[in-house]
Amino acid sequence: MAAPKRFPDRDEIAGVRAEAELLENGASSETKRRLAGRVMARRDMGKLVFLDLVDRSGRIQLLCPVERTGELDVHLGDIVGVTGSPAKSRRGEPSLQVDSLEVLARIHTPLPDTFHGLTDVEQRYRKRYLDLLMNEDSREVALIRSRIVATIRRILDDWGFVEVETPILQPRYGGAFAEPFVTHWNSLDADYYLRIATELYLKRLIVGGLEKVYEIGKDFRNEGVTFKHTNEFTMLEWYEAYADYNDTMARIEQLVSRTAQEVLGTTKVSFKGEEIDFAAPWRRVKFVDALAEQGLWSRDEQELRKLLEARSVDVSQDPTWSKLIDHAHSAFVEPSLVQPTILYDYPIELSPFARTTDDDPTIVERFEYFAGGIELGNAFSEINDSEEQAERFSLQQAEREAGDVEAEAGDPDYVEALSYGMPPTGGIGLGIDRLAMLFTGRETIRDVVLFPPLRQRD
RNA sequence: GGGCCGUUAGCUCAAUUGGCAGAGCAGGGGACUCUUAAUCCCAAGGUUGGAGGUUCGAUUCCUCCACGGCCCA
Repeated sequence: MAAPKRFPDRDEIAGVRAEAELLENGASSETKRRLAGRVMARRDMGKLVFLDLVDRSGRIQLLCPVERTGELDVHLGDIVGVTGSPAKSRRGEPSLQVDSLEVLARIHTPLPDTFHGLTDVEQRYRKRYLDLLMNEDSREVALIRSRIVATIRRILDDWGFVEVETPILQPRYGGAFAEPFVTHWNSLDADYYLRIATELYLKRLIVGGLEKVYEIGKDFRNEGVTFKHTNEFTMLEWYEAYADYNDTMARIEQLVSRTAQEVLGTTKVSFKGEEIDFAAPWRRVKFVDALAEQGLWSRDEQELRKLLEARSVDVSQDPTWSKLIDHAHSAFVEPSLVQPTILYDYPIELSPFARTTDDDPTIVERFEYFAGGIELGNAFSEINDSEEQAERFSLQQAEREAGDVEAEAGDPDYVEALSYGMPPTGGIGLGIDRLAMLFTGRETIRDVVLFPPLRQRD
């Protein structure tokens, strides 16, 4: 006989377990409950069979007297639906006293070791379904990540932002320093790029009068995988008309601390053995001061190169001053920023979309923010003058010609959009995967991505 | 891309100096009405990641390859 195609009127295990907790040892209640889930343990006593049933909400023991349920043709890993009454075993284990049990789906390949679980890192990533099944921690990480995204959406919606979707396949890429994945659109016979950022399309929407927009979606960067990088990752970007980077700093502090409070019930998290408190306000340090503290601030390329070499940094891959200062920052400043920290006011060369500060034309109104030694995101007072933007693109072109393949490629269509006038605007990006790492205490980004990139096995 | 480490049964792990490849769990068969890593009995389970080399003999030593991890770029 074919297995049932549905199991309606299902209760959650966690709720039934709570009901059973209230009973005396050996007692059972009159109410009928229906549970469904996977059988994760079987202890067979002959005329009485104990099963452990697991659903997304939790685990409960099933008491199955064979005289009532009939012979149990149930294997470890089968998916079953049961009807019965909340009960407590003589030893006090919250249980469901089962009246009837039906197998909803059979397991055909045995589960991994139910005691040791699945610990092999490669297997956990390749067969994430087994990891989720066997390791409660992995399930928890997936659920926290989902709640993070849902909470961020709710807060931004409350603030009056509009969620939008912009192209992933783009004829031209931009909005970040990165190399793109290239693909081909057959019917146009044209190469297209997978986006490296949503920035330039979102700001076109600010030109168009949408005022406050955000997008949560995947960006793609054609680079190696590290503990904090993966080739496709989830980014939040928002743009707010009539705001500058100070307004944006205040908002991001609120967004992250409120999200932590709502998802985790606290603003404090534990990461790499450190307690990190996301409660606002965060420490704020000028970018230049942070480098100067490390003795690594110089405007002279050769001098900076020597300073780095003196610390045995390999600078052979850094053809420009911009790459050197970025290297100095990521090697010596970033890892030291454990508590949430805003670095602000960046050199103009690193920031092709940020407006200059009022008192120094070589410094721009940009900030990045960090926690746990990891950059979480990047923000500017956005350039809204088309001519200024065009100049910045040519500055980036010079960086390209000096050998920096990741320098911004320029986008005349975007410059044209700005020429119609864009309100002053504050914009920001937030790496969702990295935030999920910090909130879950996972030290590698692959642990918060359900299906991380892996080479194919033959 | 470079360096180091790893890969043994479905899973978690052993295997002495190079000398018959093993255990627990899972899976198969059986016993048992309060177990919860249940217990007990029986049978089964392997191209030791792949290919080559050294050797009388290789899981073990060497080379190359694949995949993964950590660090560096």
